[in-house]
Amino acid sequence: MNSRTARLKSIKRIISEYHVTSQEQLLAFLKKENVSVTQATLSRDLKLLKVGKVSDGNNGYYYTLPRNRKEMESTQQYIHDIARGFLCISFSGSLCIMKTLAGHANSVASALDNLEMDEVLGTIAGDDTILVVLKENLTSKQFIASLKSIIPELEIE
Amino acid sequence: MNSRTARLKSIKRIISEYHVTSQEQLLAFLKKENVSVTQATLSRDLKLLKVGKVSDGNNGYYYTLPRNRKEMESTQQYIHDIARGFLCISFSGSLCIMKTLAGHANSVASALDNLEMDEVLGTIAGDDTILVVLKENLTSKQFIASLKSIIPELEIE
DNA sequence: TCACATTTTGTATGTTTATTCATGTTAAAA
DNA sequence: TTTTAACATGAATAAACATACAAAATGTGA
Repeated sequence: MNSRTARLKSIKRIISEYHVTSQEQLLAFLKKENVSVTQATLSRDLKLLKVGKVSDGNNGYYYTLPRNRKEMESTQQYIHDIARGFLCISFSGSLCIMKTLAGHANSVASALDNLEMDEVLGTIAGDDTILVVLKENLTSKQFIASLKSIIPELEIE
Repeated sequence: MNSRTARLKSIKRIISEYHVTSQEQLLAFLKKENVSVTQATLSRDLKLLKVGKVSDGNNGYYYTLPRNRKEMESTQQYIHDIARGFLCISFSGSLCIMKTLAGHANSVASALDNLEMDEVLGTIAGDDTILVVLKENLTSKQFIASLKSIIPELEIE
């Protein structure tokens, strides 16, 4: 194992074990384990590991590892499938109709299912049309906002 | 509604709707809605809203709202309950024994249940002792690391 | 209304994180 | 082996974000 790989491993462990709040602090932890790098490298490492920084619910922030890679990658895949097939969307109460490219309804609907959005109760797909049943009282605006936040490249309206 | 409250609302909406990657970008979004503030204020607003910054799974980072406040606060409560009662921990295979202050076993165990850690299959509490059944193949080290990452103030070993 | 406290904000500046650029290192190709 | 390309790193620096402090805005009790 080369030094970079070892360092990345250490970083993961340290981040999962402590509430690390800055790269400087992480640097200190690594130093204690005789790993010596500069802040610049840590910045690159954290990006590589896709480490995020979230609130401790109190007044500070700490680094977090992303949900595991598999899960992440498949999410990306679903998003891609939806963006690929999606054409337009319309609503009637809690029912939502999505039109897709011919033959894409199934892939889009199944991707939508797999995303397990709270807002979606279920889907039925034809060939180029999907019926999405939404949670009661959810407005079309809210659902569109959620979709957009997950799939920024979606062009709605 | 005063201007600050309105602004916070706008920020939440914008962040949930777009992949905002910097305060400068957020500033631009707000400007389009005729909300005029400085970066300094946004920094404070984001901290107030406990907004985090996470990987887009690709190569960038964007702001995210925290899980809803209720959930967050109750999590903090559980953590507090555990830290309050916890004394020490020991292991035998996938079984873990936690000793707590007299009478605290129940509150600690129920808090532990409520945290819904993947690692924990179930708990049984007496008066000052809890039996925690862990997922198979989980090492005591791993479990302790998880606990510490959730409850940094815990002093183990 | 005034006087006073509290909150919110901008400016200036400090701190933290990301990037550029030069250099070293490793791995593959010839 | 030498050459070349890709990658990894540190130093310096730029960009992004946070904060101290003063001023402005807002609230509160008389």
